[in-house]
Order: sequence, then structure tokens, then C-alpha cells
Amino acid sequence: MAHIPAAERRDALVQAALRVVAEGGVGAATTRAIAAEAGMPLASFHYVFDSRDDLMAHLVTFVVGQEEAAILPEPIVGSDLQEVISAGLWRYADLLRADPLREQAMLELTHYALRSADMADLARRQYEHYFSLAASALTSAATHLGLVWDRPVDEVARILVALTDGMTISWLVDRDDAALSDIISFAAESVARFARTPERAHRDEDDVTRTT
Amino acid sequence: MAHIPAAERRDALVQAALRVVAEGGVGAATTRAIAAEAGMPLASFHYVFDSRDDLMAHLVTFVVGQEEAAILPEPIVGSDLQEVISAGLWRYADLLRADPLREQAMLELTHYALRSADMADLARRQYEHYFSLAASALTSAATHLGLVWDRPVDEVARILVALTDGMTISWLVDRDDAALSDIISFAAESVARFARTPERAHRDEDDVTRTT
DNA sequence: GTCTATAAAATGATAGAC
DNA sequence: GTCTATCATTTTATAGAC
Repeated sequence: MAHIPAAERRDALVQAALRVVAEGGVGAATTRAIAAEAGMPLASFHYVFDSRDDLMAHLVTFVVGQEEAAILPEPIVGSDLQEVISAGLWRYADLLRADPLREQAMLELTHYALRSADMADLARRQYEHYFSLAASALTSAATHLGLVWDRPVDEVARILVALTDGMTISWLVDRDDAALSDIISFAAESVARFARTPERAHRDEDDVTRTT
Repeated sequence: MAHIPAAERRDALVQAALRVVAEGGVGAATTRAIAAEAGMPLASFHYVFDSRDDLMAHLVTFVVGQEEAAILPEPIVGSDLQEVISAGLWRYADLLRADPLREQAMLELTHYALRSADMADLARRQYEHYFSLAASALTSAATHLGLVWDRPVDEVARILVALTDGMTISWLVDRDDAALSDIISFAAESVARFARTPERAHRDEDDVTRTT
């Protein structure tokens, strides 16, 4: 058959692997299934990847970049912080509802990565990336509205990511759109309370930042 | 060897399977690995279970009951609702830190169940069970303190479960105890705001009780 | 470089001796 | 009822023809 650059084959196989994982879970991602999904003979798989684990590591790395591209097409603007956060969460929620299997695959890949000594670090980086994305969105939103965060923005970002993961699992399990809406409302309202106008000096009447 | 009642073998295999999943993930839960962990020959596996899927279904059912026993040993009392919720979440967090692989296994089993047409319903029941446990804890806490929930307690329970799942994943990924503490503080404070004293008549300025 | 054919290992499931 | 030995399939990985 035609000659295809190795880099191109690698990309095609990684993307095929994501589709296979989305369709049938990590367990369904056999070398044969992936090669077939990519329309290649099995041997092409091992020509560009050392092993199945090699590809899986590349897959985890790949999906992190994908998530960024999907979630941050452009910054959200609005006049109310709660509204802005809500809109951002809804954008993710729409993504989730449009392609549930993909988000399910993302979570499964995180768990898969955590099981391997080598890939566990990839999972950590994946989440650091999420935190960073959330923090940057929160910072930009607050700045735009002339607000400052009451707590370190990294901390607020973490909470937002946790809420997102939680609502994702919840919705994946029962597909309850009303409940999804409830969680988004709660998250937006609760997280927005961490921002204040900078005019008002920071009160440290309740310094509950750390109880460890 | 000695005769062992079938029911006993089934229990032993299910518990062995949970240990294997905790140790190496769902992918590591082969029939051989499970039988070996239970100290039985492979044939005993198929003597009491029709197939691997048969056991996995029983495993998912089993872990739901386990989670209940672990989380609800006795109701938590206190003088402040936020404190009570925080204490409840800390009890779960301690469980998580004491046996991280077990909670990781729980999440993986949920994803595994969602992949199978038959078991997807088990996952739904699993979460309905979680919601119900959370709702009952929230009701009892509020009642104890003479408070009523501003929103349907089922809705608040869902949010609490989502927060729990989110903080679990977050901690499993980076094992950051300080971040865990932050999320618990946030959750307790934010969720507690949904409760009010019943003396004050229910205002229906924002009647958002049900959007189903 | 590409692909068919096959080796090597792992896995689900069972037969049949005891 | 229990367990060893084995089958049948699947899967990872590679050899070797083109």
C-alpha cells in the first residue's frame, strides 16, 4: 500500500484508540481493535509503537491537549460572575451530553494511567493541566469583572475541577439533565461566593484556609 | 480438599476479586488471578459462577453494601450543621486515605458496569443507593439541629455525592491532603447554606424546588 | 516500508480422574 | 464436590515474503 509517514500513522492510531476506548472502554482497546479502527494491518501498529502500553501512554498525553482545545475555544464574558461560571460549566456540560462516551473514556484513561507506575505521572500532569485551565479561566473572569478571589485561585480551581468530575460521573450514571442543572447552579453560586470587590479590604475574621 | 458450601465459595471469590481489582485494576481481574487470590483452583471459579461477567456483576452488587457499612457506622452529631457535614466528609476522607486502592476500585467498577448493558442498571442502583444514604444523613443532621432544607434533600444529596466523587478522583491523582481539606471545607460550607431555621417561613421568592 | 502468516503467551471455560 | 490437565480463543508481538 501507499507509504504513510510514521508520525501520521502514530496520530491515526492514537485517534483510533480513543474511539475504541470511547466505544468499548479501556478493556476493548486491544491492538487488533485499534489497528482495525485505523484501517491498518496489525503489523503497522508495532511498526510505529513498541507495545500496547507505549500507545496507551501516548493516548493519555493526547487527550489532555484535546480537552484543552474543546473547553477553551474562547473566553466567556458576562456581567455577573455566577453567570460566567455557570456558562462555562454549561459549555462543558453540552460537550458531555454531545459525546458522553468520550468523557467516559477520559475518566477511564485517568484510572488506567493511575495503575501504571510510569503513567501515573501522566495522570498527575493531566490534572495539573485541568487545574491550570480552570485557574486561568477563573482569573480572567474575575479580572474582567473587577473582582478578586478571596482564596488562592488555584484552590478555587481545584474545587471547580472536582465539581466538574463529580457532575460528570453523576450524569454518566443516570443521564439526569435536571440534576446536572442543579449541580451547575450550586457550583456557580458556591464558587462565585469566593470572589469579592477589591475595594473592600480582605477580612481575615474566618481564616479557615488550612485545617491539615 | 475439604467441602466448602457454595455460598461460602462465592463470597470468598467476590472478596478476592475486590482485592485483585483494588491491587491491579479491573483489567487485572482475570479468572485465574481471582481464584489464586482466593486460594482456590481455577475450576472452583466456574463451579460457582457461570462466567467472569457473572462474578463481576456480583462484585458490583457486593461493593454497594460494603460502602454503606463503611460510611454509616453511626450518625454524626454536633451543634453546627457545617461541622456535621464536614465531619461526615472527613470520615469518608479517612476511609479514602486508609485504603485508596479500594476507592479507586469502586470508581473503576462503576465505569466497568456502565460499559455493559446488563450491569449499567447496577451502576444506576449503586448511585441511587449513594444518594439515598446521603439524603438520609442530611435529613437526620438537619432534624437533629432543628433545621429544614431549603431545596429538596434529594437534590442536596446528589450534590454532596458529586462533591465526594470529585474530591476522591482529585486526591487519588495527586494525594494532596491540603487540597482535600480545602474541598471538604468548601463542600461543608456551601452545602450547609441550603439549610434554614423553620421558624422563618419558607419564602417562595425563588421556588426552585423541582425542575424535573 | 508494508503486510501476511505465525509464533508465544494469556485467558475463559471444561472434561474427566479421583 | 474437588481439582488437575487440557482445550479453544484471544491477544501481544514478530518473522519473513514482497
